[in-house]
Amino acid sequence: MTLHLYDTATRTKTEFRPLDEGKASIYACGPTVQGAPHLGHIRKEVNFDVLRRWLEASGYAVTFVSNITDIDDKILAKAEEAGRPWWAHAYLYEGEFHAAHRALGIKAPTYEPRATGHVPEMVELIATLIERGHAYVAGPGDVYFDVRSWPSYGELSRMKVDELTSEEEQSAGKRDPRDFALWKANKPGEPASATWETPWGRGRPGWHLECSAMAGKYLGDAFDIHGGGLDLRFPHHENELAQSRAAGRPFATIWMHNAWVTLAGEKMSKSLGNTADVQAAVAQHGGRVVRLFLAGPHYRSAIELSDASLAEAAAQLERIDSFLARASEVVDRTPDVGVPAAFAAAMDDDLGTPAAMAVLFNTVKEGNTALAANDTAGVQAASDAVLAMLAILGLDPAAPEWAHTQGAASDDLTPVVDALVATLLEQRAAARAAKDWATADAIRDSLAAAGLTITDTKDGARWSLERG
RNA sequence: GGUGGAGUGGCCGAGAGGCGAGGCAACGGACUGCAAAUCCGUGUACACGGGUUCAAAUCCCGUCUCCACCUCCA
Repeated sequence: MTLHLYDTATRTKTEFRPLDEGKASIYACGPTVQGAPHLGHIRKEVNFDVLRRWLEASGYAVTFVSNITDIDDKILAKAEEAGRPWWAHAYLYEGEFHAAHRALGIKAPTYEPRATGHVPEMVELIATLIERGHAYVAGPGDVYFDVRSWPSYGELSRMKVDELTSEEEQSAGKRDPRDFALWKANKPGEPASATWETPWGRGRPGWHLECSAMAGKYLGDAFDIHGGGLDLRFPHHENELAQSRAAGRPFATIWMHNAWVTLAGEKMSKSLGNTADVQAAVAQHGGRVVRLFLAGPHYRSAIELSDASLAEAAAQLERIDSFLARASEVVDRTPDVGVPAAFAAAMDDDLGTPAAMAVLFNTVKEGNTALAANDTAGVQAASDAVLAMLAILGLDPAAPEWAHTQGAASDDLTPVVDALVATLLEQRAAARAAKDWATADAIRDSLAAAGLTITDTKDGARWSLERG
């Protein structure tokens, strides 16, 4: 079976056929850095990070581009409110997004272009569109895309131009209310530093235009996959598609869109104010738990955020990790082991992470059984397979992206706790040998009170830190 | 109004004509001094009403409810 992905444009699962054999090019719309990232933003990063990892594991050389929109109306407004220059505001939140990415083990993109660094590419694209009769200058610094000049407008979202609710769009000079800005003149009171000179006057880029220009620069006129959140499908991606094709660029072959994170059944969004902070969730549950929460469900299904759903992700990871911990006492990891065929088949079917997770859990069960039977070969196979599958999901605890979280708490202090607890465990062992259960249980209770779980095994007692 | 998505057992969450994904919880059993962990077993689930079919959670028609996009949104 080959990789099939659900294409939003055709609404079918289509076989992934890269433009260049052995290569995969992806453009995933990145954040507008106007405020702190929430879990919804990060879900997109996690979902496309898993796609990237799966493509890489499948042998593709992946070029992954994700932009930073660092100039836009909201950034100007929020920066004004915060009393700092717009560029400082943008850079501050760009940093927060990057911190959130690190906290969830997301690989850095191959290229991460900022909109402000690509004005020449945008000007070039606008010039082409004007030349071809698909854009017009409405006033000094104002350039619009002419929706009516592009008959296939609406092909991605299947919105019919005439059906669009066109309320009171009172921008002067627009030929049609549905026309969208390619370039926007700066308004009175807005900082001059947020404008760039163009043949049509000073101004700043329209949001949709940026992505087309940057995708074109880093991936060429045609590339394999364009992704983003479902809410970008219209108008953002529709407009990107229209202006790119109208400029003579074939643009993306497949369009992929991830669904929401919901809170009490509603989409998490800044405008509703029901956002969940990424770092808070990470601080409470750990980055790998949050990542599993976001990566486990299918990317096209909504995920409901709640204490219960995060706790469940924590329980799942606990089950996996406790197997790995016990297995690591018996076997060492075999490098470069592949993933089970059933897991691969699940991932090839439009990134079927739920089915893939089922394979993972079945493997954990096999591993536990092998452990109980002292079947070292079985433990080895299961452990290797589990680690390989975790690597695809970005959850391999030994991977470098998790080094920063693994460190201090567990690794460095382990010998210390070991030494401290050893005496108590010896006393308890003696009490147990004497069948003095009261004393043995008292010691265990006192350790439990300190946050340590004691487990008796045939090789003696073990301790582990309670989680969460 | 236009365009989509969804309603699955106690909970979460897949699947998409026939064989009950997986996780959590619960109950019974094995192991254990007792636990924990682990393993084995236990569920007659698919919003509602019709229909098609040998067979429907899955297809068709209708109904209800929820969510999203159509304005900035991952």
